This record gives sequence, C-alpha cells and structure tokens, in this order.
Amino acid sequence: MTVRVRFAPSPTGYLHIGSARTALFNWLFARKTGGAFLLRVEDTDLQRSTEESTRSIIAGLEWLGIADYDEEIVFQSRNADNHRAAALRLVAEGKAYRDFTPKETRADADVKQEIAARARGAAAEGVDHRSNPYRDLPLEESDRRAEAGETFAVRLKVAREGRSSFVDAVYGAQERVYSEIEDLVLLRSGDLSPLYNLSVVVDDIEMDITHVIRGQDHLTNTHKQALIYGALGVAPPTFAHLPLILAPNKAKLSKRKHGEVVSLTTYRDRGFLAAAFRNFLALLGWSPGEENREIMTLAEMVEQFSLEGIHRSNAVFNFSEQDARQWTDQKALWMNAEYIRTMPLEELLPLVRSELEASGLWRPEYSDSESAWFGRTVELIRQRFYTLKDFSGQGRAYLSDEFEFDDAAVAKNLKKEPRLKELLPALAARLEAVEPWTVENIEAALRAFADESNVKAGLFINASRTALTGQAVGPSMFDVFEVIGRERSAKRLRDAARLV
RNA sequence: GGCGCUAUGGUGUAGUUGGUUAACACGCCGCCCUCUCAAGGCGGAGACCACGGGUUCGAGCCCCGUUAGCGCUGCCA
Repeated sequence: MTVRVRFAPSPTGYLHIGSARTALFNWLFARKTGGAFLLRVEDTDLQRSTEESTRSIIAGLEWLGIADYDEEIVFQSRNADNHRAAALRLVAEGKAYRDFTPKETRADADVKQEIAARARGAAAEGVDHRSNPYRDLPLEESDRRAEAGETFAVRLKVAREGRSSFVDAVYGAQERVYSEIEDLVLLRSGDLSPLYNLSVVVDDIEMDITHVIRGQDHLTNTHKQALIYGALGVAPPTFAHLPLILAPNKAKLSKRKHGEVVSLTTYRDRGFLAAAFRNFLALLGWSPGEENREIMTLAEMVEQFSLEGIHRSNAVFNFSEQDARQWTDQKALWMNAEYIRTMPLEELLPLVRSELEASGLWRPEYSDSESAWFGRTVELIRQRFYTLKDFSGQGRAYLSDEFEFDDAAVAKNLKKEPRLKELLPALAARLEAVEPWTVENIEAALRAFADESNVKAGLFINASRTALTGQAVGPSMFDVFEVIGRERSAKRLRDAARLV
C-alpha cells in the first residue's frame, strides 16, 4: 500500500510554526516512503476561515519548499454534503441519533475554563457522558419529529460498554474506556453542517489517507475518530501524533500571547533562509538518532526521517520577549548564520539580490559587469551576518555611498586621536598611489605610512574601518579597502576627517 | 474534577537488547588567533538523568508510587 498523507490546516490565521513543522513532517514522511503528500484546507468553520489566511498558509509552504502537493488542494467545506450524508446514514443505521435538545451557544473567549467547570460539575453529580434523553428515542419517532420541522443535531451513539484502542506510531498503544467518551456531535443543529471530527474522518477515507500525522493535541480525541471509522465500517489509518512546541514558560505558543515569533512568515520577512529555518524546525521534536546530526539538507532529512525518530515530550521554543537580540530562538539564529556563511555562494547570491532589491540597494551591474566584484563582496561580508537583512543593514556601506555612522564607533576610532584630522587625508593620498590595488599592496602602503607617521598601524586600521563603513567591527580592513575600491576609500577617508 | 501524555545541564537533543568520567549542538565564561567583531581552534562552568521506592551483582534505561508540566474533556479546529 502506498503511503498517502495530508497536511490539514484550518485557515483561521497565519501559518503557525507548529503547523509548519507538522506540514514538514508529513512532507518528509511522504518523500521518504515514496508516497503522496496532499494539502487539505479545513474550512468547515466558515465563520472564522478566511481566504487571506489560506493564501498565507500556501505562501508559507511555498517558502519552505514543500508546496509540491501530489494532487489538487482539497477544500473541506466543498465536501460538506458528503459529510452530512455519512452522518445521516449512521442515523438510519441506528449508529447515531438526532438530539432535539436546544442548541446552547458558547462565547469563544473563555471556553476552556467553561468546559472544565462544566466537566467538574458533571463529574460531581455523577452524570454519564452519554446520558442524553434522545439517545434511545425510537427511530420512527425521531424521523417524525424531524419531518415535523423540529431542529436537531446529530450525535454518534457511543457504546455503553467497552473500550476504544489504537496504536499510535509515536505514542504507542492508546486505550480509552467508552464511558469517558461523550456522544459527540456530528452535525450541528439547524443547518446540519458537519463538525470537525466527522469531516476529518470522511475526508481522510475519501482521500485514501494511510497515515495521519498531526499535533499531539489531537491524541485523546483520536478515539472519537476511531469510533466514527468503526461506525462507517472502515479501518482507521495509522496515527502518528507529534509533540507540541511550547513557549519558554511551557505554555502553548499562541499569537495572542507571543505575537509574531510564532508566525512562519515572520522568519521569511526578517531575513531567514528557508533552508535554515526548515532545518531548525525539523529538529524540534525529531532527531535522526544515533549520529545526532544537525545541519542537514532537505535530501538528507528525507533520507534520515522516520516516525520512530519523533519524540514524545514537548519541545520549548526558546526566546525572550525582553531582549531584542533574542527575539527568536538563539539556535535558529545561529543556524541561519551558519547557512549564510557556509552555503554555496551561488545559492546565496539570488537571495541577497532579493533583499537588496527590496531595500533599493540593488544595481543591475551586480549581475553583469560587476558580478565578480559583487560575489567577492558578498563572500567577504557574509562571514559575520545572521540574516539576509544584514546585507542591507550592516552591509550597506559596501554597496552604497549613503550609510550611517555609528556614534560609538566614531567616538572610539576617530575622535580619540586628534591627529587623525590631518593623518586621514594624508593616508588617502598615500593609498591613491597604490598600484595595483591589491590587498598586499594596500597593507604595505598603510603600514609604511603608519611607521613614517609614528603611529601604530592599528590606529589607521580602526579609524579606516569606521571611516569606510561607519562601524567599529567588520572584516579584515585590507579586504575592505580592496572591495570598496581606491577612489571610494580615499573619499571616505577624507570625509571622515571632518568627524574627528 | 475526570481521562491521557510527558519528565536527561538554561534550550534542542544522543544515550540501540540495563554494564560510561552521562555525549553532541545552541547559549554562557576563558585562552589562542588578531587591525576590530565574528568565524575557527583549545579549554571551562553548568545534569546527584523530576522525586521516592523497588527488581538486579549493576538502572538515565525495567516496575510501582508521588509530584510537576502539558493536552483533551466544545453544536472550535
């Protein structure tokens, strides 16, 4: 049997990084097993689903490089008729029943507490989960009342005795006694629109899904779905639940509380490389085992991936809301930097180009007459960059004559030595005579001039760094001179004399 | 409240059928390199493997209990 998996997000917001990881694992498993990877948009809650959200989810998957679905995207809402028919069939077969209890609406805000409170109350009074006055209503009477126009919801009839069990590919054998499971609602009263558990099952059957890989928050409710499979007379697929990704305080990662760190697009927009972030995400809740490898290409991850390598304990996504430098997980940042400085230059160049175009720093010559220079410059500055944004930020002075001076750098490297006012223009003149303009010649000229001027070469080097780049830190200064060029270097040295 | 899941340094993890000084990565500290900052190299701090009992010659690995965290308990998904 060929493997068929699906990623099934509900389009009620941006693509959460936890969902992105679920998508990744599904994709990895499909590619590993030579199976099919499908996308199903679970938009049964029409109140909250938006097209905008669907677009952003798809854009996120595209960015991650896992948007090569093997079949057309399925929109769950379009199958509502099938879902409803399945539920009604169960009513006819006596496996489900109409519940004529009036619908009670719930405020979305604090449902969780409300539910817990209700459950506590029910437990205190010893109320059975399946006690419902309509559960054993004769079918004829039920049909009659329905025909008479009474509104009703449809509930699955959970057996009185026995237990539900299934083997989760990650969490192992799972068991739950039926008395713990309520007669879940399949169709809402009134419009008879299908609810999540029903829709998922019917669609997974229709799509021939063999493995359901999803967040652990669905683990206990899987018994309910297993029950629906049973009622429908279909063997359930293999379930594989994934550990959750938690915030530093171990709470669930949510937009309300944690903001943009949990949105996948944030990473794209803040200069992350898809390959790096994907790599980082894969390691949250999964590891290739034995070798304990970390930096892996997509192909290597596919090679190493297995459901057995998935953990059972939740992972913490480590970041700090107080410290801007730790706005996201430090390891993700490190990994991004690692990718930026070690990936093949020709793969990085197009990404840098996009960033420069977006920030107005791109010039056509960079891919034409100055492509060699551009490549050399990127190679030089990428060594200490963390994100693509750094190319237009810290890297600005290498690509544009309009850049800012860091006050601390000016104070430290220019203002502390008054003689630089005369020395800098003199150094400029000296460098203008260097021929050919090579790193070695530049270094020789600068050191010779430092000797003659009776100052340490370091004084010139550090002053030059600030004069040429506006910063106190950067690559080896002679490389910087070489890359910035003779004329521009000389001009910047003279201009900087005014800052002394 | 009930049910379920989980528990290795601050974080992510390794630790194959019980036999080690409990390993790696990020982060942190120091040294080297050096024109700065990184990178890199070397070294260090940081885990009585949640706690308490067992089983065993021997337990991070097996069993029981406790605690904590998380999840589910919805006519949300």
